[in-house]
Amino acid sequence: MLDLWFKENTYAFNPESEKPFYTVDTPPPYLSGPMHVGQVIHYTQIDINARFRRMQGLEVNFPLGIDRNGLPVEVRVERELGLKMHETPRAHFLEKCKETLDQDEEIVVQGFKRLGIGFNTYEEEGSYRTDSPRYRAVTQATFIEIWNKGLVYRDYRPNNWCFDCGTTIADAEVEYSERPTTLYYLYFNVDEKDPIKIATTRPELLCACGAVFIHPDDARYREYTGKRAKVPLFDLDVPIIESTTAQMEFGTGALMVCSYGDQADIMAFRDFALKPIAAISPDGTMTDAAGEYSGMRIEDARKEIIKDLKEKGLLYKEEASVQRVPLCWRSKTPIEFIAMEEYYIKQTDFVEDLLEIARDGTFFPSHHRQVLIDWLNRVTVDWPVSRRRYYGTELPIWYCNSCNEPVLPEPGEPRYYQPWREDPPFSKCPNCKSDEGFTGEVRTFDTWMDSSISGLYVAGYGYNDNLFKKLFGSVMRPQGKDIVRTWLYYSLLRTYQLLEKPAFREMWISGHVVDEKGETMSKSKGNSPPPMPFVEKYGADAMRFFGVMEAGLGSDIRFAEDRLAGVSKFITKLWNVARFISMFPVPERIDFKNLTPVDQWILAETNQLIEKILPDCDVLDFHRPSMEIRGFTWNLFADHIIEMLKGRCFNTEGGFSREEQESAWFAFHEALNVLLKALAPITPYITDKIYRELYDKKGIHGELYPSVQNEWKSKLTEHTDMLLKTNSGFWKFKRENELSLRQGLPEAWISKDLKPWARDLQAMHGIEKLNLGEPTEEGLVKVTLPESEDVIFIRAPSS
RNA sequence: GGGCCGGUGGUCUAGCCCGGUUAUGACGUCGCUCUCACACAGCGAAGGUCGGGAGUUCGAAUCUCCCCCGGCCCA
Repeated sequence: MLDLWFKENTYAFNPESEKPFYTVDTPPPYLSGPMHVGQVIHYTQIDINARFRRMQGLEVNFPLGIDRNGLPVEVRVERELGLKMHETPRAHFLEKCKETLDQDEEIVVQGFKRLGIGFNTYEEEGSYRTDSPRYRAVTQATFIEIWNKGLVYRDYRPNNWCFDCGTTIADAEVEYSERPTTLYYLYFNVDEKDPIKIATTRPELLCACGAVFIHPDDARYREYTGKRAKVPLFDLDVPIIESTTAQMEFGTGALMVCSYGDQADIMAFRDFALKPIAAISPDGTMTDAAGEYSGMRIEDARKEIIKDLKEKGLLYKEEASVQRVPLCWRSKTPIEFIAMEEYYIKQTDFVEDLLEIARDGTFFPSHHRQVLIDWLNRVTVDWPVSRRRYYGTELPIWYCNSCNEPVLPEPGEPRYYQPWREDPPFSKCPNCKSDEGFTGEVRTFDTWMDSSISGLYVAGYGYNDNLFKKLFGSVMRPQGKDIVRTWLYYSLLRTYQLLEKPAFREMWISGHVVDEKGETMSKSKGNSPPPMPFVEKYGADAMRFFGVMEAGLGSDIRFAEDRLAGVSKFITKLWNVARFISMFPVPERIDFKNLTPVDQWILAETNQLIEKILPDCDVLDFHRPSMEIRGFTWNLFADHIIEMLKGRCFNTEGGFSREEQESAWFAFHEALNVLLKALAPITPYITDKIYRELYDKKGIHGELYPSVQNEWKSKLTEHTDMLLKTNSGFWKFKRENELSLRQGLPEAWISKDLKPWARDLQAMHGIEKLNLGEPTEEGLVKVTLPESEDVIFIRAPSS
């Protein structure tokens, strides 16, 4: 099937099309081994969106993209090949990264194909990789653009530093986790007073202590205000300052403020203009400021310091406590604040404008808008974008050997620069006019610098201006809610900085896939089974249907195999329904008004189904639509309609006219046609297979989605409920009287409302004499219909 | 501590925004049944008073307030 689709170029994007454009900015999956269940479902959902929009008549641009930049591959190469990145020749290390990525990519792309993801193409041309020279060139070009707009600067300030990755990371990349710790109670000596008691979880930072804070309302320490305290072991003399940031209830109510201890400490140093002392160096050891402890690893220094404090009687109490530890979101190791010189992109200046975009933008579901607004309201510092890593896009910067000023290439046609191994495209320093050569920058960008322009890139930004003019403004962003503060936020920021416009026409934010118990799936918890075996067992269509049926858009999906199995039963059911209908020829087109009333009713019911599901489809939430279609197909169409029309379709006893028979055939095929198209985005395989065999060998995926047919109306739909109940009544009667369902009945009385169905019902239940209303004679059994007070009357066969 | 989302039969889900007779559907369970597409089926049955409490109302799962629980994000 899939081969056929791509042989026929079913999903090819035509930039010359007259149709309105619709560009899907799919999350380029980051390669880190095979996909997990969450990714599988995520991508099938996005594919459903793309397919639906395509069937709405839009020219859909849905390119395959793969994200290959960043830390994880470096970490893996280091671990798997036993290489140390900073000790390995750069070119060699990059080569190894590429090899690893190529292997992973093959697996992921195979997975996409198996799932039926209808990208434009799976060929190189028309797809992209974030580490390709062209992609990186565009990243660099956008950086040069905003550099020239004055939005980039260098600064030396404390940042989140990950020892494991050996680089600075942004706030958005920091996670927090609770962990038990010990709260140490120390004495700080104070002249002419009793020592002040301080509680701290970070005694190793004593050497960086800059002040002691007490709360202004705290009566215990009132007399200490303005005095100075002696830091134990290090003999530093620090001021005692009143600050409302001190929590009176925590510890002793007095705390020490250390350089770069945490966010609050950094603010405190800035607010009170204290002189920072760096206690920890970028390699994870203590600096010279730590005196005799310098050179020790943080953990060792802490132990030593505690030991020494105890010996000197300066530590008088230890208490178990819980601490929130900031972790690097990639390596999951604790981070520290370390001052380094890095490049920053201004972002605080843009918060107001982005809030406006957030408020005015279209979100599916709309309440997820709040996630973005919350994040925007909390952006307080600029974005550090330089990383001391290898596998990423290089900062396109050289430094003049004479004046040491940074120099960037001229903007223009994007070109991929590798300053660490290339000469610059200029020879004279624009600042000092010297020509003593240049030294290339060695750092790379934060990977969000790359991924935040994916929406621009897929629209042609930087390399195809004509295309970009057509496509920009049509871009739809589908993504998970977990990366709103990173991918979505940075994308909006960067696009706004470059173009002063909103990046996206629609933002579609989905929930997580969690396990049966509602916990996030992860390999480490052992609750994340590989998904492809499920796909093999139940089929890609079942997996896709499951992904939309299990929960409404934006809610978490609980993955459970038995539910998936249930979905696969529906696929089988659909198959069997089609198989049955395929027994009858597709008649010539019959006008709606020439169909029998019952057949008009069938199409009217089908029409109502479409009317019901379209509003949800249009906001790309297929939860209810999938349930409705399933319910209709199974509980109405298969159970009642097919059963009822069997008699007329086969017409073995010749009780119906040729016209009536063909009317039934036509209604069946017409309804099935609608159902198949309604399901096509969700279950592309089975619907296309059936459609090709029965209706059109060109396939279903180029067709338009069913729309409401105004002429498909019938007032008989008012009586649908009565009809179903009447059928139940007959079935119940036969069952209770141990009659076979094929057993005929001599006589029955049903509601007058069902007059139009009379002859089909007669055939369906084998009734010789069917009357309407109340019986006039004795001897009939009264059958009460389920969940109602309505009754039907049946005369039992004499047998 | 703040924000968001959620708490409906054994499990999961609809309904709640725009309050009104017996609360939707699925999975599971239990009976019965080969009825010319389907036993990956059909028919039928049992099972919930909607997290707890108070209030508004003739009437609340649906509105208001408080509380409890879970998840995610953030301080």
